[in-house]
Amino acid sequence: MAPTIRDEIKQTRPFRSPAEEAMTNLARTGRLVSDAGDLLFKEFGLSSAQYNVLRILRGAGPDGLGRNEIRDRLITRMPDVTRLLERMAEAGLVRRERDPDDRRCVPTYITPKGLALLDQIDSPLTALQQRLFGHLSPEQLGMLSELLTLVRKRP
Amino acid sequence: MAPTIRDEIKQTRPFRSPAEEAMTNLARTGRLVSDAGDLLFKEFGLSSAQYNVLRILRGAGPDGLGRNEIRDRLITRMPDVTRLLERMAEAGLVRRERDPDDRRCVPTYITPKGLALLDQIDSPLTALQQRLFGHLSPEQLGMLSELLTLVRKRP
DNA sequence: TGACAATAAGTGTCATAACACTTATAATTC
DNA sequence: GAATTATAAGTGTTATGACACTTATTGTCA
Repeated sequence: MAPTIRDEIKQTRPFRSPAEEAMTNLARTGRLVSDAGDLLFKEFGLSSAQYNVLRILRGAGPDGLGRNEIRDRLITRMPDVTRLLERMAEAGLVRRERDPDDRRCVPTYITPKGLALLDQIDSPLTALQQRLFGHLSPEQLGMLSELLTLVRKRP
Repeated sequence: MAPTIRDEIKQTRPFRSPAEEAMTNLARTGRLVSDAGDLLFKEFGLSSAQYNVLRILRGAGPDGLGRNEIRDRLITRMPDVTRLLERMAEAGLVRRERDPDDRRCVPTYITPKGLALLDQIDSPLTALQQRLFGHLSPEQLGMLSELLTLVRKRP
């Protein structure tokens, strides 16, 4: 095995490829930012998954959305949306009712309380975004968003 | 409340600031990439936190590292490192022993088995990085890494 | 039309992450 | 040198996420 030479290379050149460096940076920065978000959402009694559900449902409008649709739109893969929605329904943030026409479906709707909570989060979230990204210029932020979008648009 | 006009603006202009756009993109892309990593590590019986611990310990060399040191170097904030290390010790990937000179300390070392596992993961991880980032040029990846690093270097 | 496939949602179970709290040991200071 | 503070690690409990499996309802087609 004797990996001494390889290890020396690793120490002076910590990344073996631009892709490795990008992946590591993305993991680190992504966690930093999402941890900050988690802390903020927690002040309002939400997990970040719950916050995203609220945003998704607000965007969906009065028709609501089914469980699988919500799951697919969530940022993170999340197998247990049913109970997530149940907890949110208990908290009064969403409402679920079985569709009488297609009794398989149980669309979920955001409630006025859920909308109000989103409104309440709005301003501190903007402040957090300024705190996290305010030292970058709009051009830099635009470039960052472009590159991140490009990463997701893999052929 | 009547947020109709504001909502219309939101629909046509989904992001209210470059910072909001960057944060959302970072969250989405970060999750995409770390989910892919999670799936890979799971094939080897590891969580991504465990993989990072192994990397940290390999980098630390023969002196090992204490629990708090490991916790601070981890990508994600992680309050429960003790039991994480316990599980890894049970799996034979690390070894812990209380320092006789300072009996508060229980430095943790990577074992040959842990090193071998890291080696085994190496090649599929490189392949994954190519799959995730191969469609970007080295210049684009370099720029992405720079910007992500800059985000973390907030004053 | 009756069997079978497809779709939507839900459940049981387990391991783990989160959080607050506690113990053990060493260093400091009066 | 006794009391106090600091440091390192560990523990108890709870809620949640992960995974595989199941149920309920509708659509399809032989």
